[in-house]
Amino acid sequence: MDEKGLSNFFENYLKKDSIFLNKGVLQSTYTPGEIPHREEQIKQIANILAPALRMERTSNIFIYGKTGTGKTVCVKHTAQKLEEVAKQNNIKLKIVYVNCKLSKVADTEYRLIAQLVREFGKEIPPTGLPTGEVYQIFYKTIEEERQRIILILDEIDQLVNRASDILYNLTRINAELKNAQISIIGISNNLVFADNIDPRVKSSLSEEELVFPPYNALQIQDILSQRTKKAFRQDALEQGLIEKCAAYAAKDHGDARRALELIRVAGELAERNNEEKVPIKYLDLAEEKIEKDRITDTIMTQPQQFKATLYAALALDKGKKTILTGDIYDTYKQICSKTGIRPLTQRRVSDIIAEFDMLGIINAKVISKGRYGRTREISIAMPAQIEGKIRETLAKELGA
DNA sequence: CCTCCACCGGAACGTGAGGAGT
DNA sequence: ACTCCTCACGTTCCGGTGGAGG
Repeated sequence: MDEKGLSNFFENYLKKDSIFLNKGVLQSTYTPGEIPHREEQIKQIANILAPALRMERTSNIFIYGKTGTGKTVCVKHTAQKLEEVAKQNNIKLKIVYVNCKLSKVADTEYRLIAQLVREFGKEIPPTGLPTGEVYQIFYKTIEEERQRIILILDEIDQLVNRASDILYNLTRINAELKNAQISIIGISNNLVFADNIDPRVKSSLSEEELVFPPYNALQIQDILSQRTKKAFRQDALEQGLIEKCAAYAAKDHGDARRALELIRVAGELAERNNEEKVPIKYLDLAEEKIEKDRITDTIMTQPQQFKATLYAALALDKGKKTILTGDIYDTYKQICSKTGIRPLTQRRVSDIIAEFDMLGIINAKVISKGRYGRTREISIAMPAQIEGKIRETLAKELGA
């Protein structure tokens, strides 16, 4: 493109009507005014929380459901309304929302409590203090302010190490407080999580329990049409796109977040290709792109040792039928000596393999081969074209 | 039915980088 | 200067194990 062509391109870009009116409506950070098909859950949450307005203690709530079933959005929405009413009536009520998954922010006991204290405007160093002292500061702060607090802990299953201890301490706090009071709303994606926590913690945390079921296709359709009305220009979607997208998402565990992402990315692709409308067939492209971006992104942000391990697995995937932990470790060691990376022990590499499994980059299954031992059987869980690309990139980066 | 492989996976501990308080 | 803290990342040590082959 020559210089004139380039300015023309930008001129045209500016003049062109966007397919989108407001893309933000499709992003997961957006909180819609109305939440379809969750009236029942919202009512329940509201019922449980309402006593806070009379300065009574509210029950702790434990909420679980899979990703994209509207847990966070419902809780935030209800809490927000409650806080507004409290404010209008001069009731001291504070809602604190913490996402425990945010690494380096709230994923350990120390950091979680430190984050809470920060919500009250006090500074806590990122490390250095004993955890007990941070608790003390926290107690003192809320005691002084005579606060009622509703603490929303999103994705509590992501707390590393013993989540039990942290939750135990938090649920026990009330016994130590005279003027303040805390209620906890715990949100978890992981249904198994509930079984793994200390039964004492479990019982006090889930004084009330709520389950968010997955949305079905029709419900996702409603959500999509509600949001797309605001997000897209009128008639920007090809007939049947919403239905198709909803069907996709419903098949895939009723995840509304995924449905919204799918339709957003499809829109972006259509816009980039100067389409008038978003064609249905772009949903497939969008799905591909999302998956590809996810994989590339997670891999490229891994530390070097992880990359080396993955590269070993990818190298073996060419031609071999089954890959075992031992195979990977051998190849890994070869790669290390070739590239000058300090080799880790097999124990560690085994953990790294397990982590890639959790990230969905590879599949690892523990199998027994009888006489010939017990090991993990590993397969690569990514589309072939991407796999080739990744292998090249890793080879270049590692110098192998 | 027993054995024994090739790992699995829990636990304790070490190191070194962040930092606090005295 | 010194002791004490958290936390990421690893190592060392070791008991545990499903099932093919004897």
